[in-house]
Amino acid sequence: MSPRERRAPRQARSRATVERIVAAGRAVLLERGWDGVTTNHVAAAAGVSPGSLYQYFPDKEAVLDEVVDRETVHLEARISRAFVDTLRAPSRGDVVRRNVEALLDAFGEQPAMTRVLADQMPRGAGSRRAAFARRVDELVAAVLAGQDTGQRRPDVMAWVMVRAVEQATIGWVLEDPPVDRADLVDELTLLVTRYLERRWDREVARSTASD
Amino acid sequence: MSPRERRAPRQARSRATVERIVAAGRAVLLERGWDGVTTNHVAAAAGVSPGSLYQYFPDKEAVLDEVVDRETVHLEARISRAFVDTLRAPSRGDVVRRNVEALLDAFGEQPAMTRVLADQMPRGAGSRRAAFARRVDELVAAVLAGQDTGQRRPDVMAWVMVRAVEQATIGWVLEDPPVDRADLVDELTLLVTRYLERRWDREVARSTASD
DNA sequence: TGCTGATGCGAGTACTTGCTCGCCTTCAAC
DNA sequence: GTTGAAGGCGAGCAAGTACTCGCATCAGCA
Repeated sequence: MSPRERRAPRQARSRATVERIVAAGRAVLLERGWDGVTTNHVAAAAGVSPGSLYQYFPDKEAVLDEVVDRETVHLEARISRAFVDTLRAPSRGDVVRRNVEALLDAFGEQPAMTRVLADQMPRGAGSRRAAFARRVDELVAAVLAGQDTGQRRPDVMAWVMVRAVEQATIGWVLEDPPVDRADLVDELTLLVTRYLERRWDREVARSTASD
Repeated sequence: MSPRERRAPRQARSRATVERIVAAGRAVLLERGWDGVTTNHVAAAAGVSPGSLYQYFPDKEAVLDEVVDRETVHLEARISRAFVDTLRAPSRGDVVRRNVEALLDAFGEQPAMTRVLADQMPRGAGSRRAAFARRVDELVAAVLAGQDTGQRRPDVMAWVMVRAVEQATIGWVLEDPPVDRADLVDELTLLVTRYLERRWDREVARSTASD
């Protein structure tokens, strides 16, 4: 509460120090997991003394926040780029399939980071995680809103789909389950495309009439 | 590694002590979260000294394991009971819907425990979590295997569905998102029933032919 | 060159953690 | 009632934690 702010790095030397601390934070995070991160370890890995670390970060959490923020910015950019690209592509046919593949690539290339972000990072932590999820929800909802979804609410559909697909892709990367990648892509594509179909069928009729 | 085993409680008195420790472990877990659990806290909450705790549990993890085991046994019984019940019910029409509702009930009644189990408990921890997921997968896969799924593999379908539905239901309980319960039930029912439809359509054709 | 604030250091503090160990109390079998 | 084992206690240890503070060093400028 009191002295939250720390000295901002002015000289090139100290800017480099900050970078080394963040990089070391990332490395320690991947190596030892969220709970294994220690300010002393980060400082040592950065080749810096604990005191120097606290010159630029008010506490341990601030270091982790910086690391996570950089990572999620990166990840979100990548995901939304893939999303927009497939929408713009000439053949609209397998938009879903290509997005599923893009997600699997994004998570699969850095399983360790995926594990930290999806598994170890506390949900409460500044709600950085919730904020990320919300941004993805909005991205998908915006696209759905531009299309004819009949009676169904685009935001609800987006929320459901994002959670379903996210969990399946992340789970596949982290659990290495008895499902090979091609099958997973097929099934998730099926799951989503059928879910998105617009038809007035038994299920919808019953649902709007129930209770 | 060396003295893993501890004294087994022989007298009624010590059996009661063990019970109090486990109950206190559960309470502390709900109150302070996974990382907030401390052997000293558990002992204090049980009205017992730390030394007594270590008479019956080799380490802190053993206490938490016992608490989690009891909880997952309970939860799994409840889920599979609901599952089997809906299958046996006269009207097979909304089996999916009623299972979704049962899941929402199960998780929703104890949000604190749901948070601990789904969110805070490390995935690595004795892979108790993975074991639980595997049992649920098998339950669902067994039912699907008894039905005609065409070309599609029941185990893969089960894996995908379990993750999708589980994450959506748990997420709804923990995130309290801008989706009301009735809508979520509708949409998840739609998601699953459509996914389960047996038809030979474009998606399947493309998927089996791809790569 | 000499000065001054920015930078860096790392031993040290204050605290928490999991867990032990010597000692005392209670119980049950004879 | 005696006795030996089961049960229980709780101060305290060893290890580790986040973080500080007094002091040394350095970069850039006059």
